[in-house]
Amino acid sequence: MKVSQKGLYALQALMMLARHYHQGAIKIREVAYEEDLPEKFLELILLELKNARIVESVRGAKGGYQLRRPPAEIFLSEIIRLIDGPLAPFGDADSLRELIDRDSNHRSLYMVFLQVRDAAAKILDSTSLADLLHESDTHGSGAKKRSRKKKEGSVLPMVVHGSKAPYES
Amino acid sequence: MKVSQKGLYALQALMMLARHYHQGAIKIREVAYEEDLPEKFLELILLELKNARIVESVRGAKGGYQLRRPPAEIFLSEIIRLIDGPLAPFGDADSLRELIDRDSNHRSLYMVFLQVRDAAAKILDSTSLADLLHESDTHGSGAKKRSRKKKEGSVLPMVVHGSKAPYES
DNA sequence: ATAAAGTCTATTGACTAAGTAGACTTTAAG
DNA sequence: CTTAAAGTCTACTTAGTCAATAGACTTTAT
Repeated sequence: MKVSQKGLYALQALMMLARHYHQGAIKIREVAYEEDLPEKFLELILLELKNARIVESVRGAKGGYQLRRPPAEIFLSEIIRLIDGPLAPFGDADSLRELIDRDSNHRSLYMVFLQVRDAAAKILDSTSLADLLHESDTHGSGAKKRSRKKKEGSVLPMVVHGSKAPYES
Repeated sequence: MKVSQKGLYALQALMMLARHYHQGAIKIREVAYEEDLPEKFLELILLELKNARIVESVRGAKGGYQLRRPPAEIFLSEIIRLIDGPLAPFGDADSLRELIDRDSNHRSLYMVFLQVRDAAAKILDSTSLADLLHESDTHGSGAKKRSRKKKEGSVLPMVVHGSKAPYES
């Protein structure tokens, strides 16, 4: 699974709209300015998000975009699937299950791919825009413990930064 | 993280060489035939694997390729990183850690990306070619339980097929 | 009416993916 | 020492994708 530049822009734009969730329609230009995104490109992205019913638009003067659902009900998996496709590292979950059933010589390889996709799905299906906001509007200095009520399902608070993964990249 | 067609070919070719680990150099043509891979393309892939010191070649008549290390010491993460780049869904682990430190507005988003990459790394760093072989040379009919000695670190035996992930893809 | 906004279609330039082609080098065997 | 069989290396191609940009069109508040 790869998140493209476009996918990142989409996530940033949605986080911005989530921050301003109470404030009615936000102009493309404001989103682009606040998140430093190319305006014309952002336009296409928001259109796509609109067609997917994640945001809605108000046309004409005083128009703009807003989320169609509360930030706590918009999950990263949904956005990433929309913009960048399946979460699986190869093909998609269905085709992998097909291959696991049919291609006996490479079954175990495809099973590993499916495991990887399931691990990604578990994280991305349980992280919402709201989860991201609650973590990140504390700007800069890393307070080690915040007494934030731990939301059910969010996996974010468990992150320990200095984890030192085995290899790199 | 995305595994390309080329990455899949590389993994298939290496699995084939792992299956024939005892038998000296195997010709490109034989690998291509047995795994049904495009011969000329496979040539380039094997060359790349050779430069990365994963396989070695024997030139001239009677030449071919063989693994440089036992199958149990070649991990999927190594191959995938070589052919398809970093495991992270965006950028690589280092750049993500940089962003987590520097970009306070999107910190939590990058932390999620890093979590996804860590989850993938955990699986792919602990699955070797040998693990794949032990699972898959049982051709066809799905024997539910095999009394295979469970190798330390391999995550494969824990896979339950009918797991029904939340969404698709 | 007009200006400010979103909508839609097309185009671009750079890059990558997935091969293919062909000349070159090395080696075993006769 | 010639030859055939193998790997090596460089170049090319063809199609597609990515990250935009351009510009005409439509809708709406004032």
